[in-house]
Amino acid sequence: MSDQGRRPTRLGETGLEGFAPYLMNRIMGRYNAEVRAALGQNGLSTPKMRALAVLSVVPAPLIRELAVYAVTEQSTLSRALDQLEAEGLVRREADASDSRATRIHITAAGLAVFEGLWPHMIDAQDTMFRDISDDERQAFLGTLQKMLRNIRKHEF
Amino acid sequence: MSDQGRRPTRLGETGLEGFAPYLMNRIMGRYNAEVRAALGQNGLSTPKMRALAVLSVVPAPLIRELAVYAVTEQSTLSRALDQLEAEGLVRREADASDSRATRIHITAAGLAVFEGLWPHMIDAQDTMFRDISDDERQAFLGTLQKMLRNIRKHEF
DNA sequence: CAGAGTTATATGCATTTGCAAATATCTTTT
DNA sequence: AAAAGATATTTGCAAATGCATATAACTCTG
Repeated sequence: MSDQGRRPTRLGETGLEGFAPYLMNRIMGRYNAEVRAALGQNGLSTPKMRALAVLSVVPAPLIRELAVYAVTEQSTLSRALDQLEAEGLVRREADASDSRATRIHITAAGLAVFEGLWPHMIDAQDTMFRDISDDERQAFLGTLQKMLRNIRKHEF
Repeated sequence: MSDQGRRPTRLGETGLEGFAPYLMNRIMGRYNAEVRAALGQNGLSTPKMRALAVLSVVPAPLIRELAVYAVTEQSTLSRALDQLEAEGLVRREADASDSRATRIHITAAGLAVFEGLWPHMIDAQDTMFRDISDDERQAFLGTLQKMLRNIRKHEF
């Protein structure tokens, strides 16, 4: 049993630091800022970086899929892709069976840019987890995965 | 020991779902969207809501402090406060000992608005944690608190 | 198979954002 | 105690954002 019969907590009772979404926003705020600092040089923005990151792992998604994976509004992503394409980092390619749809392919150059970025993301992550044991970290990750399943509205 | 001697993971090895910052961004994306949906009515924006949330718990912070707590750029916050003040939800008050500084006070009306919002935040949180045990949830929160200490650049 | 509804992407436009600079006030140094 | 440097906040402005809509193509229903 979890919450049964408990009255809703007031924010004041636990304080900000007892409210998980607050902590997560706060932590991600710093993580994203950290990564963004590494982006500036390459002329990348957060949406562009996120698109590249997903594309380095997910092959040829539709734009709407990419938008979900990359946690980016579709219209924002559309424009980010314009730029990435102009820079030769991705390629738009018409879907074979649905001519409304476009699949996005990352280019070798795009992959190279992402690989230059990845170490910064790892660093930022390692900073977050500094002095947290592998076991605790693993458990944390497990909970995150359950949470994603809970909130997810798509099959991916 | 944690990572000693392990070579840096490539994103492809674990996939997106093995990378904690990705999961956290994805989850918070949904949580924030959920909350934002509840805001629309009241003419609130995310920064305005965050300011109110913090102010409901932290008494009379400086603007720069509020910006950190609320995970909002200072210039964005400055303008959010303009609006909140115009709507009578907060009050700017000159700091007693430093006349550059301004302290923000939430008004009764501001508090009332926040209390109307809070249930939605609780709901969104409960959705995230659906079917996660109290113990696991507690452990998760503990890890988040450690992480905040790791990445924090201020004393709060 | 025509028409109604749906889905994929792009775009127009008003608003919001964030950076950098401006302003005002401290604080430290010499 | 004046100058140089820091700090708190606001604001100008170009760029990014998100909503609603446009366009095009698909799917289903009768």
